[in-house]
Order: sequence, then structure tokens, then C-alpha cells
Amino acid sequence: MKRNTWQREAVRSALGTQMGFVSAQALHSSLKGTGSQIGLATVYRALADLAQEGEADSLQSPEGEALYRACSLAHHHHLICRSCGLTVEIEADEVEAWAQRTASLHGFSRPEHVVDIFGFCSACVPPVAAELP
Amino acid sequence: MKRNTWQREAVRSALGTQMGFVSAQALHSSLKGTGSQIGLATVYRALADLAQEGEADSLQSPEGEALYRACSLAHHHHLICRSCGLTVEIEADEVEAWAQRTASLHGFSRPEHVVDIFGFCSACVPPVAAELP
DNA sequence: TAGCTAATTGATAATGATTTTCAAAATCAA
DNA sequence: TTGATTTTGAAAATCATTATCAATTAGCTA
Repeated sequence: MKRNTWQREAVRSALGTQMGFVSAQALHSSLKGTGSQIGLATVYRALADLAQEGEADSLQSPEGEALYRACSLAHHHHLICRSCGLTVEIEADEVEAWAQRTASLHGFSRPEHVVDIFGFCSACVPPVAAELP
Repeated sequence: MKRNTWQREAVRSALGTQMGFVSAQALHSSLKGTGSQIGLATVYRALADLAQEGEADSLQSPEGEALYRACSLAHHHHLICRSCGLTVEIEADEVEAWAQRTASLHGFSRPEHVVDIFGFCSACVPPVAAELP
């Protein structure tokens, strides 16, 4: 049976206070920073549980880290600045519908899609100007 | 100056014979399997180069591995079976346009989007039937 | 063709995220 | 409270990927 521990609550609540996506490492540091004595392994376990129970969204950053975010109600998509990390929540009904349609069109079930756009926000100029047309 | 080595050719050619996405590790094993003495670090470097030069596409698997695939010409999206690895190339003009539009709408430049759908193909039944409605 | 020089290789060590281990601590039902 | 069972957490183990650096090699150039 699943038990309720202050650690799990701490992770759930800490995740709720974050605005964007956080890595397990970052969340752990954040918790430690507020005086919590929670262990890193526990944070990983709690996040994995939350994600499985649908209480958290997760995605892979381009650097290969797993990022988590408290899941409000709907499924969202993001526009993430590669430089400053600014995250803009975007409407993706269009993509949502397309993903469902495309998956079932090819006979795929239980589709989970990853639709995130990484770029440079207006405040962060592209680092390699020579690459631009 | 960039030089042509049999190692780089081996990676390029090995990538070309793969049908779907492969990890660097897998490609290295595959090369070793055919008698090549290429080193793992070199495979990583060659793949990174190919991806940067636009000769290969790369994406992050949900497990956090970087996957590569020989890039034909256009930018494609994929429908990938979590169980058997079957990869279906999908048309995503709709999403392509949406990504561009959304990025610039929010002032983002040089957008790179990740649009991939992971699910279970018709041949692979969902492992957890209880989760379905 | 021989020699030069900078780019490339690869074995290995280093890194960094994530997972496993397992004994000790905590939870929950009775 | 007791006791069975789950959960925790520090440290070790994994795993993919990157950095190191001496030895090798590609591509000039004489």
C-alpha cells in the first residue's frame, strides 16, 4: 500500500511552488536550501511516482536531464529559452488534436507526445550570428 | 581543417544502413560487430559532427538517450513504438507551421522544435490494460 | 615521395544524472 | 503499543556522455 510521508508531501509542495520545469537535482537543492533534510534518492522516487500518478508532467531537456512540473489540469506545451531558461506556456490545441489524429491513423495507442520548442527569447541574442541567413 | 577518415565514413555509412533511430552506443556495438576497430569516443564525435552539419537528425528518447538517424533532406517527425521501436515517419507541415508561428509570436528566434509521439503500435498491446478507460 | 604540422583517434579517466542497495526508521492497521 | 511492511537515505553502482592526452594520420608542400 502507498503511504503518506512528509517527504512525498515536501516534493509535491515544492514542485507546486515552481513556475516552470525543474530537474530532480534542482528540486532537491531547493528543498535542502529551505532546511529540509530530504535525500536525493527520495526526491527522484517521489517525482517518478508523481509523474506516474499524473500529478506531474515530465519532459527531457536537450541536455538529457529529466524535467518535472506540477501538472495543473490540462496538458501544456512550452517555449523554452535556451539561454535564460524563460518558459512560456503555449496553447497547443491544434497540435494536441493533430497528435491524437496522427497516432490513431497509424494504429498507435496510448500516445504521449513531446512538443516543445527551444529557441532564444527576445532578450537573449543568438550566440552564433554567422549561422543566420 | 576538417579531414576525411575511414572512421567518419564508417559512422556515416553505418548510420545510413539503419532504418530507424540508433543510439551512439548501439551504433558502436554494431560497428564492432562487423569487425571495425573504431573507438566509442570517435563514434560520439562523428555523430555530433554529422548532426551539426545537418547530415543526421537527433532526438532524445524518453529514457534520456540521444538517438541519431541519417537525415534525408527535410526535417521530419516521428511516431515511435515504445515496445518494438517501430518508427513511422510522419508529415507534420501543420505542426511545422504552428511551431514557427508560435515562436515568433512570442519573440523567440532560431526555434528548434521537438515533435515526436511515443506510443504502442498495433502489434504491441499496451502493457497495463487497467489504465485504459 | 618525404617531411611537416595540425587535426584526429582511442584507451581510459572523469563527469553527471539516475538507480540500486540495504539497514535503519517510519507508517498504518489491528 | 505491536508488528508487518513500506519508505527512507547515504553511499555505491550504473550508464551515457565528455574530457584527456599521447600516439597516429590526413593533407599539404617542397
